[in-house]
Amino acid sequence: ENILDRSRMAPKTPIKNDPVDLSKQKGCTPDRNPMTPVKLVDRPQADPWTPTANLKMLISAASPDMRDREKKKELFRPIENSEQNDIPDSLQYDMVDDGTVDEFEKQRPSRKQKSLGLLCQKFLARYPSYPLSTEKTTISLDEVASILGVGRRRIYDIVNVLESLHLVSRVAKNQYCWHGRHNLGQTLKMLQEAGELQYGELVTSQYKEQDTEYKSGDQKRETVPYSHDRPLLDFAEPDCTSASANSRKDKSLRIMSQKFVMLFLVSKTKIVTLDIAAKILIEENQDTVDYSKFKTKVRRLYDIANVLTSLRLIKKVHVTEERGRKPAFKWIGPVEFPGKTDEPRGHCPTSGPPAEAQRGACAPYQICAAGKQRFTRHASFNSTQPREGTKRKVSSEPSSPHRERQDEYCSKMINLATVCRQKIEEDTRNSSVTSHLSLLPVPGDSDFCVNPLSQAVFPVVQADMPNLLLPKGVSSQALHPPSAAASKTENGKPPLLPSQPFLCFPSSSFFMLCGGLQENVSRERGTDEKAFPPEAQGAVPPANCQKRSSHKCAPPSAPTDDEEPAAKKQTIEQGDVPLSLVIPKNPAESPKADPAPGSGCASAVHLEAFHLDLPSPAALETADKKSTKPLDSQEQEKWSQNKDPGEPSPGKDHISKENANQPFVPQYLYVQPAAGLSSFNFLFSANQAPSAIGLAASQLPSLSVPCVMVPSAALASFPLVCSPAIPSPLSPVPEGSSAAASMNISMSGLASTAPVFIGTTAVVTPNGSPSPSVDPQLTAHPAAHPRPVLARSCSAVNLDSPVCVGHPVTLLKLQQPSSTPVTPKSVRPARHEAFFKTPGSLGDPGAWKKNDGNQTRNGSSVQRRLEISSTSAD
DNA sequence: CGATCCCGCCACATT
DNA sequence: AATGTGGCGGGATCG
Repeated sequence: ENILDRSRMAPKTPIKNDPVDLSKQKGCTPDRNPMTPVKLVDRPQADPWTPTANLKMLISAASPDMRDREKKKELFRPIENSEQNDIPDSLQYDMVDDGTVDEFEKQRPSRKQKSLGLLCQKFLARYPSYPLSTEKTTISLDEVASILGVGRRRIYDIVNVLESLHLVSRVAKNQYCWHGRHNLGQTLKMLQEAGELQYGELVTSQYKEQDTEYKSGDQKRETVPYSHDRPLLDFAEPDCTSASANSRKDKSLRIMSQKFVMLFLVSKTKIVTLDIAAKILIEENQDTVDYSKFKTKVRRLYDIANVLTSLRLIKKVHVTEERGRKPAFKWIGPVEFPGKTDEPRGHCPTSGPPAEAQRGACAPYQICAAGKQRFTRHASFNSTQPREGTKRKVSSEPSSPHRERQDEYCSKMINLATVCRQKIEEDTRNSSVTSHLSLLPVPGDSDFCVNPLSQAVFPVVQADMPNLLLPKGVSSQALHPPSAAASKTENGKPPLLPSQPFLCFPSSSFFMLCGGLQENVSRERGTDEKAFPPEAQGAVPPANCQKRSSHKCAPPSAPTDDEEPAAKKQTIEQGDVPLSLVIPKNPAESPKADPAPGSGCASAVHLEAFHLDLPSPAALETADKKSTKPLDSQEQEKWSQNKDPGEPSPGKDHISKENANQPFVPQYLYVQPAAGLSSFNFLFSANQAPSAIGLAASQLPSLSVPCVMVPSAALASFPLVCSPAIPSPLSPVPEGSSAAASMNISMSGLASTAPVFIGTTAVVTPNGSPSPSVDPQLTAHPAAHPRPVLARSCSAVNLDSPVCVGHPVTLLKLQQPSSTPVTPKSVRPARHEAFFKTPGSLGDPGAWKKNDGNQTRNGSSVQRRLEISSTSAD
C-alpha cells in the first residue's frame, strides 16, 4: 500500500539523500525511501523493497521494535496525504527502512516524521471513525505509545485533544475509551453554542486587526482577565461523580482545545489565526501577559492544531493581512450540526468503567439539549433552581468542587468573549484595511486573505442558547439534578432563560452589559438595519411567544450589516425573538422569583424555543444571515448552510441560533473588569425592559439603558444577577469602591431608566478569591453573554435574556447617552465594534514582554486603572 | 529568521 | 514513594 501511495504522490525524488524531502514523500520509488533518514542521511537507505522487505518488516514488527512496525501500520492511512498530499509525509518511510534491518538507527527520521500530526494520524488510523455501538474500544496508552513508537507524553497530547472533542473518554488509569466520531456533531454543537456565548461574535476575523495593534500599539496588552483557568468547558465530562479526577489543573490542553474549536465555530470566516487564538486563550488573568506566555500558548495551539488537522477538522492556511501573512487555520469540519447525533453510547463499555465515563459520554448530548440551565450546578444547593437563580445561588458550594470550576469557567468564557470582542472591534476599525476580503476563503487553498470586514460581519451571538449550552457542559452534569426536573431536561430547554432575565456575572470581572437594541443599531448603522421587518414580527409574538414556539416569531431578519456584527444582529433579531423570551418569565419577578420549578418549565420552554426555534425558524436565521451576508460574502461558505430560510433544521442552527439569540434579547453589555474596574461590575441593559423587550427596538434606546454597577468585590464572591425586566433600581450598588467611581460616572447616566435588576443573592462562594484575579487584562470587553455561563455556574439565573453581546452599536448608544464612556475605552463610538475594546487588545507579544515580570497581578490592578483611564482618554 | 513543534524536565495528582 | 498526567519551554528543525 505504501508504495502505492507514494507513487501516487510522486515523490519527488527518491533519493534518500535528501533527507527531508524524502522523508516525506518519497515517492518515486516506492521503495522505501528513507523517510526518516532523511535528514541526515545517515543511512541511505536503500533497501529496496522487495518482497523480502516486507518480511523484514514483519519481523521487525514482531520484534521489539514495535514502533517500526507501527509506523508501518500507520501507513495505511495517511489521511492527509490523500487529501492534500503533502503532509503526509513521512509515515511511510519509516517503515520501510525499518524493515530493513538496521533498525536502530535508521536514521533519525526527520522531525516531521515524528510530528504530532503524523502521530495522531497513526493513532486515529487504529480506530474506526464510527465504531459500532457495540464495540467499545479501549485504548491503552502504554500500548499505543509503544505501538506508535513514541513516548507516552505524546500520546497524552493527542488523547487530551481527542478527549476534548469527546472522541475518547478516559476510563481508567491508562485507559481511554474510543468513541469515534459519532458524537462529534454534538460536541461541536455544544462548543459552538458555548462559543457563541462566550465569544459571541467576536471572533471573526480577528486577525487582522490584532496584528496591527499588536505591533504597534501595544502597550497594552490586554489580556484577558479571568482569573483562573479552569475549565471552561468541560462540558460533559465533568460530571460530577467522578469528577474528582477532573480537577487537575485545568487541563489546559483540553480546555484550550475546546476553546480553539469554539473560535472556529463562532467565526464567520472559520479561519482563526494562531496569534489571535493564543490571545484569546490566554485568559487568565495575567495582566501582563508575558510574551513568553504567549509563545507557550502558541506552542500548545500547534499541538492542538496538529491533532485537529489529523481529524480533518481544520487545515492550515495563511491569512494575509496588512502586516503580512499570518499562520492560521481554517475549519473544514462540519459547520452545522444536526441534532445530536448520536448515540448515546459511545462510551466505552469497557468494563465497567465508572459510570462516569459513560456519563461523560452521554453528557454531552444532554447538555446540549438540555440546557443547562440551571444555574448552579450543584445540586447541593438546592435543587431549585429557579429560586436559586434568584437568589443566586451563590453557591458557594463548597460542596462541590466543581463549582469553582464552573465559575471559573464562566469567567473564562467571559473573558474570551471579551477578547474576541475586542478583536473584533479592532478589526473593524482596522478593517478598512484589509482588502483581502474577497479573497478569502478559498476553499481549498491554504492561503487566503481574510478580510477584516468579514469579521465584522459575523453575527453576534447570542446568548440565549449559550446559556443553555454552557451549562450543560458544566452544570449539566453536575447540576443535573436539581433543577432539572422536568422542564429542562427533556427538551433540553432549560428553564432558565426565558423568564428571567437575569444575568449572572462572574465575580471576578465585571462586565457591562448593554442592550443594544435595534435602535441602536439602526442608529448606528441605519443602513444596515434598515429593515427590520422582523421587528414586526418579532414584536408580535413577544409576549407570549416565549414559549418555544414563539421563537418562530423570530423575525425575519433584517439585513444588516455586518460590521457590527453582533449588535446589529442582535438588535435586529432581538426584537423579535427576544421578546418572547423576555416576556416569559415573569418579568418582574425578581430574582427570587425565579423560576421555580414551574417557571422552570417555562423556562425550559423557552429554551427549547430558542433552540428549536431558532433553527426552525429559519426565518431568523435567514434574517441574520441576510444581514450578515451582505457583508460577508466571503463567508458565505459557512453560512450557506444555514441560509436557507426555509430550513428548519435543528441542528444547523448553530448559526442560526446565534442569530436567534441575538435577537432577543436584551442586550447587555458586559464589561469586564479588566479595565481596572475590577471592583465592580456593570450591567447595562439596553433594552431592558423586560417586557419591553418584546417590544421592538424602539423601546429603549441606548439611553435608557440602565446600568448597574456592582462592586466587584462583591461580585466576586457572588454572581450578580440582573434582570432587566425588573425595574429595580439600578443601583444597588455597592459597596463602594473607589474604582467604581470612574465607571460610575458613566453609568449613572445610564442607569436611570433601566429596569435593571440586580440581585446578588446568593452567591458567595467560597472560592475564595477567585476574583481577585482580577486581571487587568482586558479592559472591557464586551463580553457578551456572560449569562450563560455564568448563569449556570453562578446559579444565577439564567439569563434569558440575552446576553448578548454587546454590539458595538450598543455601546455607542450608551456612550452617547452617557457621554462618557462607560468603560474605559471601550466605548468607542465609532464602531460598534469598538464598543468595548479593551485597552489594547491583546497586545502583541512584544508588548507583553515588556510587562513581564513586573506587572504581575498585583500591579495589574493598578495598571488597569491606569489603562483604563488612558483608555478612556482615548 | 520566523514558524513549527519535538522532547522531555518536572510538578502535580493519583495510586 | 511510585506512577500517571500533563504544563511548559528550550531549543532544534523547517521553510
